[in-house]
Amino acid sequence: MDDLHSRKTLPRLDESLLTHLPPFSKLDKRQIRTILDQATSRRYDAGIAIFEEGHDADRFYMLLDGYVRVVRITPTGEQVTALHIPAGQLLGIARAIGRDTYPATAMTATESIALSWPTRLWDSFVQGYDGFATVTYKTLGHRVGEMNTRIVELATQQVEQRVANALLRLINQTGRKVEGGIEIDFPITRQDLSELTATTLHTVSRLLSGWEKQGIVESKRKRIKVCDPHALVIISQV
Amino acid sequence: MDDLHSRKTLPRLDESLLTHLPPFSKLDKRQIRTILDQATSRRYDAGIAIFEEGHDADRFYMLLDGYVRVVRITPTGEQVTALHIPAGQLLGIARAIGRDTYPATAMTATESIALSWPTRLWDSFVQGYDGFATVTYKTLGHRVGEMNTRIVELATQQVEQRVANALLRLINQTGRKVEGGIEIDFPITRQDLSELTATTLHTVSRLLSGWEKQGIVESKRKRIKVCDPHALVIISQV
DNA sequence: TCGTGAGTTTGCGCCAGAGCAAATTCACGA
DNA sequence: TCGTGAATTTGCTCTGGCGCAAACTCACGA
Repeated sequence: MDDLHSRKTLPRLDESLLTHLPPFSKLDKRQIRTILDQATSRRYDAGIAIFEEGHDADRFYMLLDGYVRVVRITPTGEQVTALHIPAGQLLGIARAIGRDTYPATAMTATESIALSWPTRLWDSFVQGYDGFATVTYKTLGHRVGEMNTRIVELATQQVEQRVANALLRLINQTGRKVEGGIEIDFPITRQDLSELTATTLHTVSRLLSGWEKQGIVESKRKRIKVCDPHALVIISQV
Repeated sequence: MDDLHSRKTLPRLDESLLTHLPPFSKLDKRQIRTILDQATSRRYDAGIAIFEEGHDADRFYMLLDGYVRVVRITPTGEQVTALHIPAGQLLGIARAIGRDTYPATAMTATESIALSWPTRLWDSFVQGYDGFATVTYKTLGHRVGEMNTRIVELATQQVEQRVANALLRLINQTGRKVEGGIEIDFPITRQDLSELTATTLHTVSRLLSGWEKQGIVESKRKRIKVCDPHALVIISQV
């Protein structure tokens, strides 16, 4: 078992880990091999910070499994979730936008597994591997788009619409079809959802209760199943 | 006089236009010359869209003079200002983040002048000119940071704090020292400020009135002078 | 099996700030 | 110089959703 502070290079990472992931999918076997040999693999428990805001951006990551929230912590200690990152995406790529510290903290939402590389290799990845730059800048573009959307939502929408939107986004990103609906396939508390929508856990709880009575969602502890996504779409647009 | 739709290449753009601007400052005279010869120069009246959200990102821009707001327009027609861009910065660099349409609309806040180039030249700029990529990605990083900050502000601060912050940011970016304080050196309405802080013009007006009574600001139509920045800092932190 | 604490639900009161309405002031062009 | 419309100010009302408090419920470990 890994303990929290161990970080070990596994004897031999399987090449199939990367071959189907967009930033690497164009590369040949030898290149993948080199990349894997330089990588460090680590498992993270749920609720652990992979890296923290303000720290030296000394590594960049590829999330292989799990789910990560990118959060900022205000001077008064409140957490605000800026975005969610699913498995298969790059993470901590501060270097791509010319920063040498991480602009936010990355917390695991579930147990997760990530590869990482020292940031000094970044330039060689960008220059040496065909398609790598293109794909990472597309990722970046996608995230900028998401942040933009979040700003507009916060600026113009009511709490009810924001929560509905957040749920829709979550089931799109990580929904798992189960009987009777689509479930968010990692544990998520009312608190988490409130940090994602800039409201309080009380208000989220009230909204979910209301929706449950209308048959739109079903929820247990840390589990939310959306039964009627269309109804949420209606709500989210008012 | 240019009319709104003319876009003319001036006979000879002066090289000093670019030599002191970061993305170009490392280049030699010949390179600058080439870049200028490929550029189109245009003047924009205040309140004009330089490019619009969703349109083909067919050109990228360098703002030489003036001031631009990057805004998004919601389905219901409200405008939300995502960020402000001062003279000397690149604009419309969707291509840098792998997008082929503009993710937002750029509106002039004052009369402005910008150079622009066809997007198909982007890659050659990035690859051909030393330091260009680094600087533009730094710009991008800066903007991502600003957006992050804005998300946190919207999520956690009261209206009064947001307006105070917005004013502070504006005088930092474009403040002009005048007797008795620092003035924002372009015309800005209460409405503009409300779109920047996600509130209503009425609330902004009330806040400014209050601050004026306390001697913190002075304001005429479309003009705001901050007399006591420190007081605003206090307010912004509550 | 039974605590125990984390997560959730619900009620109640309150207030920041939006919405609406109207008066007022200023800048600019004729 | 005056008229006109845009920008601003201000008063009043109303409400979404926050803060506080308390009860409840489940999952897990001893």
